[in-house]
Amino acid sequence: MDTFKESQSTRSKILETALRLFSQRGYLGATTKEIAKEAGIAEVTLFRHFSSKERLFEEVLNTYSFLPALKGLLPEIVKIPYEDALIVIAKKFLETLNLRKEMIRIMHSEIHRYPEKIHRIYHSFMDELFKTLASYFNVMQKKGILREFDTEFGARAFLGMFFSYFNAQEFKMRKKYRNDDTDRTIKEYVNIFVRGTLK
Amino acid sequence: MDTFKESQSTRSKILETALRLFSQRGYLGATTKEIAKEAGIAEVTLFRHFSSKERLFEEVLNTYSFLPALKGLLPEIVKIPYEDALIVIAKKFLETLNLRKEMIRIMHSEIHRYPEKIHRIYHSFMDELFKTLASYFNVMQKKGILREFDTEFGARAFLGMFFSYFNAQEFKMRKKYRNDDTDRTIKEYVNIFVRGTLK
DNA sequence: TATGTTTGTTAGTAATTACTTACATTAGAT
DNA sequence: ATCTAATGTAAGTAATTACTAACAAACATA
Repeated sequence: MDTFKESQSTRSKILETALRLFSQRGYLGATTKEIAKEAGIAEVTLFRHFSSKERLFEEVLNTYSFLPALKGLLPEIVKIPYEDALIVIAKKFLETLNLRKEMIRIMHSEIHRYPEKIHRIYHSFMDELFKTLASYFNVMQKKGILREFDTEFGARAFLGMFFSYFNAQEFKMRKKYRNDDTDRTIKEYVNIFVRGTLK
Repeated sequence: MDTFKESQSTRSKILETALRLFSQRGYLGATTKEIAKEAGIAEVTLFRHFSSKERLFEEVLNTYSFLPALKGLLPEIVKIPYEDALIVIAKKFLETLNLRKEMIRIMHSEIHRYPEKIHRIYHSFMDELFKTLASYFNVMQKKGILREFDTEFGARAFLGMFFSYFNAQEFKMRKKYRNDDTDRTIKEYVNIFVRGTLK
């Protein structure tokens, strides 16, 4: 059983390292030799766990595809004021994007290699978010707090603003997140959106 | 002189093809052999025009870096109603993104290879847009049409919504743009934003 | 102790790739 | 007609890469 555990940890060491290197150098730029070296194992061990580099890549995509991000938040946020709720949602969303930063980079840079698979991952992640947020808007509309508007488009608009902000940070940086800038951005974006959707 | 013209067209054929292939397969995935073949020239000719693949890549980035997109629009849009102006801006913005679609894909997928250069290109493009739009908002605030808000953040929020929409299309598709969906999106986003910023 | 599983080491192979050299061909300019 | 610059053809090189084969070491379990 310890044998199995050892094998599992070797496997996950490879997966973690591969995620990082695919994200940093792209699929072709990350060599199996380097992945193995960085993972602290022999190259041949990599091929014993994953029959090919392609398979390893697929497993990375499967392993680190997205978490549900907002669903669990719903029960709490219906109780707090609208503007505060949006701030919580924006923060949680940006946090999730940060947690899966490497995956997002891989998806951007390898969309041409695996269009259908990456599309599926993106879809399953974003659609859940859109629908969760839209259903929150629906609740708020029924309460008479929000005016009438297409909640699905509203959700896309709201999360879209922050997704762009996140991508811009990715472009601009390597200088790490300055939280004050993030907080300011959240405040301003939410403010506009709140006024845009209140009754 | 015809000789020179011929040479120019060879050079641009190479650049065009390289843009396309770098965008489709990434820097490492696009081989000089294939670029030459697709451009209808001999591989050695490519190396006579560009001393290395790296240099070719740099020239592609330089050649197709962004156009000024909104600046020319300003004089006209100050005359038309706010909501119509935003629709025009959104359309023009999406149109520009579409024109430079390949460049955007390259920037996404090769940000790790040329971080400073790509950052510069992104910056020079987006900053001009942000500032142009912000200055439009300033004008509208002085006219008393818009409420007080930080116009730079407003501009980022507005364009961010549509940049995300554009990226989502890129992820989702290969099925080409459905204009009705785009028009609908523009309408809904603009509507929220208008209410969010009016006095 | 004996055994089976996982890993490391070493060496190698076939394919690909960026890039070069040498020489021939084309065609416009003088 | 001749010269020159741009291009093509053919052949090749050195480096890298994904992946394999063979054998030995380590280690857990029975």
